[in-house]
Amino acid sequence: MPFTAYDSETCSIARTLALVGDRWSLLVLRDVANGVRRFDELADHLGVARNVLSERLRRLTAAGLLDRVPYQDEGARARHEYRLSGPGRELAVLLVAFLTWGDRHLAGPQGPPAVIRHADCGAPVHVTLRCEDGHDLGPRPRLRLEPGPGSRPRA
Amino acid sequence: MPFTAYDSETCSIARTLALVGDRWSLLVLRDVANGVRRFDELADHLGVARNVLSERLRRLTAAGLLDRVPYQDEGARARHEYRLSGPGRELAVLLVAFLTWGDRHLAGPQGPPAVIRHADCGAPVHVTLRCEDGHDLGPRPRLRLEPGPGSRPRA
DNA sequence: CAGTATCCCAAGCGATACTG
DNA sequence: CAGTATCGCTTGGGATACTG
Repeated sequence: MPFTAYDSETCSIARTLALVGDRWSLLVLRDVANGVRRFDELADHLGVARNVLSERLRRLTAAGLLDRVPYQDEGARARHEYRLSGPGRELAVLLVAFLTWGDRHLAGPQGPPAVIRHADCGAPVHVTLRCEDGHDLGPRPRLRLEPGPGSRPRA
Repeated sequence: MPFTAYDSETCSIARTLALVGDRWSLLVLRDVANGVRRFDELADHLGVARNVLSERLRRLTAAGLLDRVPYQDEGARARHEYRLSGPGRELAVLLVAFLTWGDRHLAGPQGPPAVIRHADCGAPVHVTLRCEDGHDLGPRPRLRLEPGPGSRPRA
């Protein structure tokens, strides 16, 4: 019998999904990670309604994924732009996982429209699973979910 | 200037998100990966409305993430259960990425309710980014998005 | 430029009842 | 047990107009 004694409140997958699992948040993060940092740029590039973008930026900032930092162009008023915080940058692996899977299974005949590279050396980047015993798990890993420290009985 | 000449139609992140980026799909896949394979089990464990579950199972099956396989308990009618297909299993890395991030940033004081282990050796599993030059990129990688083969100009 | 405010629509979801 | 059918609500989202 599988371990199912976790609920949708505490499961980390569910929680993360609740935070960034809507239609726009991850795309906002993708763009910010990619250097698109200002409100109008984001609105234009994503094609998202402005009120929605506004709400997302607020939520992601409140959740600590984005930092709202002031900047000043010469002669212009001070404004803000958005940057990934530390935790936000840690979501990169998630974005790469999405990208990789989509590249393999949903790309058009020409191949994917974008590739991701290591900024330091320029080589393409891959996401891999590896266990603490040093095994590489490959693309179709054999996994087991087990009770963790915060496990609690289900009603 | 960042590379922004990809659109929300072809971006693999956006496409994957369009497929599994709703409130339930990834949780369904999590449960199926974890051995919860039958309709009522899924409905009970997830707490999702039955019509919604029905629609999700159909979509995920149609998309080739789940296989609908017949089984037969002794003395009972033949029925179906759901299993991860090959492409579905490849989503594991995505689930682990969600889990890992949530464990680090959203878990309660007691720690996460579940941990994921290598089924073969029992060791905890981690997701890592690594480039083709062999560099380990760590949790906060420096990445660059660049045009890929299927890149096309934006309107 | 960087948002906020309003309005409206559509999709998504939950609850429930029903069927083979 | 494994779904389908129907209903009504709620939320998310798009369009647009407005403000500092």
